[in-house]
Amino acid sequence: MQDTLFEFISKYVSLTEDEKNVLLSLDLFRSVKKGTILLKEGHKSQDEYFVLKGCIRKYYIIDGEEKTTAFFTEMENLTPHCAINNDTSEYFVSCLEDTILLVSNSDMGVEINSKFPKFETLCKILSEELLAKQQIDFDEFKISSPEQRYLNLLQNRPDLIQRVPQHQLASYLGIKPQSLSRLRARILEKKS
Amino acid sequence: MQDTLFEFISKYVSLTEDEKNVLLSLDLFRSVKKGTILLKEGHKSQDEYFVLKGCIRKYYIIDGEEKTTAFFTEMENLTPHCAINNDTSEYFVSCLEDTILLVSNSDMGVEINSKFPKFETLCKILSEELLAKQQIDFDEFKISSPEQRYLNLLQNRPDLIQRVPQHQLASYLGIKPQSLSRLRARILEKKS
DNA sequence: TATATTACTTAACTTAAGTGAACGATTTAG
DNA sequence: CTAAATCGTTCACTTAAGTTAAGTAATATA
Repeated sequence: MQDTLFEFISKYVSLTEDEKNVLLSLDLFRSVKKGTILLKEGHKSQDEYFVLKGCIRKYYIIDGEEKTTAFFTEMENLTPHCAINNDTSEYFVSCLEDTILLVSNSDMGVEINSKFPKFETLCKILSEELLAKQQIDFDEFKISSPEQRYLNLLQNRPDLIQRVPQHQLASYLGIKPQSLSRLRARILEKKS
Repeated sequence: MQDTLFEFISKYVSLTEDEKNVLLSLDLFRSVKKGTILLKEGHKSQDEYFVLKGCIRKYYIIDGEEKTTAFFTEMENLTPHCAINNDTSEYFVSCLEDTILLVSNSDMGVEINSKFPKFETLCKILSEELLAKQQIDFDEFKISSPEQRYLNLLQNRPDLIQRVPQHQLASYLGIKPQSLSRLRARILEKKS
C-alpha cells in the first residue's frame, strides 16, 4: 500500500529513502469499513483524506434528502471546507467501500513540512491541478444536459458507474433516481 | 486604482513601500474596452487576469452557441487553463464592460517572486480560497434547480443580474434565455 | 436619422425531469 | 433464516425546460 503512495508522489517530486521513512513514521494510514461516517454536518474536524484504495463520498442532507456532490477514489484528495475555515461542516463524508486512507491535519502538515520541505511543493502542484480539474468539471456540468452528463461520466469515469449505487449517482448528476433509470432506458432505445 | 489593489493585497499579506514600488514597476495594469476578446479558443496564452474594475466573462462556443460558465468582477482572478497546461484554450475570455486588469504571466511570476517573496504566500492563500469557494459554488449548483440557482444569485451576486445581459446570465444558470424569462415571470407571480 | 441587428419577452408545442405509487430484487438486521 | 428495510425499475401524471416562432424594445451601424 505504501508503494502505491510513493509511486503516486514520485510522479510529482522525487523521494529519498529518508523522506519515505519520515512519511511512514507519521502513521497516517487508516483502514475504514464501508459505511463509516468520517465527517458529520455540524461537526468540526481538521482532518483531510487522501484515498489510497476504495471510495469516499461527500453529501449534503437537504430536507432529509441526501444530495451527493462528489466521489473520491484512488489517489484523490478531499480537504473538507471546515478544515480550511476552522468552521463546522455543512456536509457529510462517508465510506462507500472498505477504504484505505491517508488522514492528515494541519498540525501534521507543519511537522511534515519541517522534516520534508518538498511536501509544500507537492501540495502546491496537487492543489493547482485540482483547481484546474474542478473548473473544467464545473464548466462541463454547466454546459451539459443530464443525459450528456451521464454519457460523459460513462466516458470519463466508467468505474464510478459500476461501484456507486444508482440513487447516489443520480444525485451526483443533479437528477432523481427515477430520472436516471428512465434516461438509461432511453439511451438503450436510441442505440437499437 | 493602485490603491484598491494594495488595499486588497494588504488583507492577506502586509506590504512595504518597496514592495509596492516593485509591483508598480512591473507595469501590469491594462485598460481594455468593452467587447475586447482577451483569449480565443484554439489560441495559446500565458496571461492571467486579475480584475481591478469591470467585468470579464469566460465562455465556450458549442455548436455555434455561446455557453457562459463564469464571470469575474472586481478583485477576482482568472487563470486560464491553457496558461497552466501550456495548451491551446478551449474557451474564450472577453470584456463585458470597459475593464481595468492586472495582466501577468509566469515569466513575471518568477520576477515578482524574486523581488517580492511574499507574493508566493499571497498566491497560495488566494488559490486555496478560490478552490474552497469553487467547491462550494459547484456543490450549490448541483443541488439546486434553475429557479433556486437564480434566487441564490439574486442573494449572493445581485450586481451580476444588473450588469450582465440576460442571455449570458441564462447560460450561466444552465438554461436558455426563454426559460430565464419565464422563470422570472413565475417568481413574480408567486410573490403577488 | 433611418436601417439593421441584437436583446428580451411571450406564446404554443415538444421533450424531459419531478412526483407519488407500485413492484420485485437485494441487502440488512434481528 | 426470516422479516424489514432499502434499492432499482416502471408507470401515470405534473411541472418545468427546450424549441420554434413572433413581436417589441433597445442598440448599433451606415
